[in-house]
Amino acid sequence: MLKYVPSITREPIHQRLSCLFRQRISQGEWTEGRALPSEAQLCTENGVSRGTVRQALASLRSEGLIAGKRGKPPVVARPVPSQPFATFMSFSEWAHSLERVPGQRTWEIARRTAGVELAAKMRIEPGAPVVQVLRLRLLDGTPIMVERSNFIAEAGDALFDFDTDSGSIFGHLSSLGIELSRGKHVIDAVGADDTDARLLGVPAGSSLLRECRLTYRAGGRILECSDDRYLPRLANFVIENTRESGAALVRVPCPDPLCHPNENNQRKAENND
Amino acid sequence: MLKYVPSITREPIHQRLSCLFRQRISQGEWTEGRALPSEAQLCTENGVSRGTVRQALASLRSEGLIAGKRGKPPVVARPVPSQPFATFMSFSEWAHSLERVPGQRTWEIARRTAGVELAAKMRIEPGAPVVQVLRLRLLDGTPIMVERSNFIAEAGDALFDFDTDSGSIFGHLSSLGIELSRGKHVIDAVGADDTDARLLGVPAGSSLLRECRLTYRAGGRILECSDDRYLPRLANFVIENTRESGAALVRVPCPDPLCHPNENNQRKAENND
DNA sequence: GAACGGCACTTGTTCAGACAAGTTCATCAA
DNA sequence: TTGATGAACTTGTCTGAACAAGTGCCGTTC
Repeated sequence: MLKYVPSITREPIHQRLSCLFRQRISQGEWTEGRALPSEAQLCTENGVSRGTVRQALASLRSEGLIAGKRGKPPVVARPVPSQPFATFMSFSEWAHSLERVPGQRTWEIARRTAGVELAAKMRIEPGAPVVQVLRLRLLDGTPIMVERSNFIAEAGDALFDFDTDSGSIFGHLSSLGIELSRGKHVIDAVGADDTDARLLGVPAGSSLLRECRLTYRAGGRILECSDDRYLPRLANFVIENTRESGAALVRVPCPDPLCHPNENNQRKAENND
Repeated sequence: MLKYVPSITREPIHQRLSCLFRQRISQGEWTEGRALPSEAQLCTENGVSRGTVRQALASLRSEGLIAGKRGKPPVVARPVPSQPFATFMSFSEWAHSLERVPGQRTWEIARRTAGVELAAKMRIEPGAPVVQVLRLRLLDGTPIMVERSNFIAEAGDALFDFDTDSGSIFGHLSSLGIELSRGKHVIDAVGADDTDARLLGVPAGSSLLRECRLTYRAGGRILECSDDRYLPRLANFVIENTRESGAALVRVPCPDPLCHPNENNQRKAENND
């Protein structure tokens, strides 16, 4: 009867079970490539019916944690590379997760007004105030990326009280109660302009890997629009997909996918929560 | 009894059902935001038990196609950008899914021997035979990408009997019983070399968006290693992530992530199929 | 007209059983 | 030694039933 899982919670059994199984995998009790106990065994072990065990296993299966065929007990799958939210959104968090040292040199921080193009991307009025930050980012002291961020005024104002050379802007905003909820990233290539070239120490026109990012706060409003340009020899993006699990990365033809063609639909869907 | 789905196939009922439901959504019969018919209705309509209908719906739910709470019929969800396996792996499939016309001009197809670097990537012996294909890819007649593929001999040999200008290589291989199971994609930027420049009609040194791909067949052996270079104005890659669901895309520092650092573990896991 | 309660309906959870289909392994025969 | 056979095991599929829990609506009551 679910010996190891407290029954105080009102969570359904299959959820507690899948949580328990996930733990066993992450803690190495069930190791990669090894077969799981049979369904019958899990039933008696936890005092539940087979349907419930199967429901829990289905959850793990849909996450790609286990795999198997009929007739054989399922095995713990090769972990699919995936990056937690904070690590993917923040350069500093990313570096820390790699046990490497992030660095930054702020080149410019300025109040500006949004041009037509930027305003459309950020869904604000053209001419609305924004705060632009231009920073060079380093990994273990080596220049690796030029970051051009545009913050809405509310968040940007807080940056003038903050030493942008000292660390993560998102970390600072979080400490002020401004939380991120989701991001949209468009990856393409671009030639280095004069600024990129000077900061990164490469010839103008060199190929750079660009990530254009829209960062949303909780509630759906856009917090920041960024243009990050990486030296391609020093960083890139990796995705894996399988026949079972489609890619969460999408290859799209242009025009610019950061624009918002179906704004009405999105509004409607977001209000439906 | 599944009136609309041919019962000739040996697919299980719940799979045919979920396929049917997916169709109804993609064809607009069940539109975004609208409620689905109740489970009971779907049961009588298709002559199956509720468990089977729920199994089919669970499949859609895990794909994010529908969402709902207890007590209310599930509704068709806002489509999350995600790409099915075939669409992400194959240029031709991708173009078709966009209702655009794929095209290709084969520039070269040749038997070669694998150099040390390529052999390491493809996990074959240096000097082993491979078949190299150089193709220009077009979307609606416009050049958009240069594709350099290296196939293992077993698959590559089949390409000499195939008009590589006529369409999808993966489609051809599939018809020969060679099935893909997963892919690994590394995205970075690179300057156009003389060949890229000539085929794409841009100056040498222009920035191109590069996708290096490893394609695995069922069983875990590597089928193909490819270097695709896109014109960045015409195509790019998009990913969305939220606090709840981490990104399946990973930003990594170099060196080359296509190499196989933990080969022993992977070998073991793959042989277990 | 507004608030309330109850009914019908919905999905979520859990169980028990049956059969199909694939895997493993011991046994037996050639 | 080798190969075939079959039993025992596994997971996959499907059914039917029951109850819990949430939603929406209608009629009653204040």
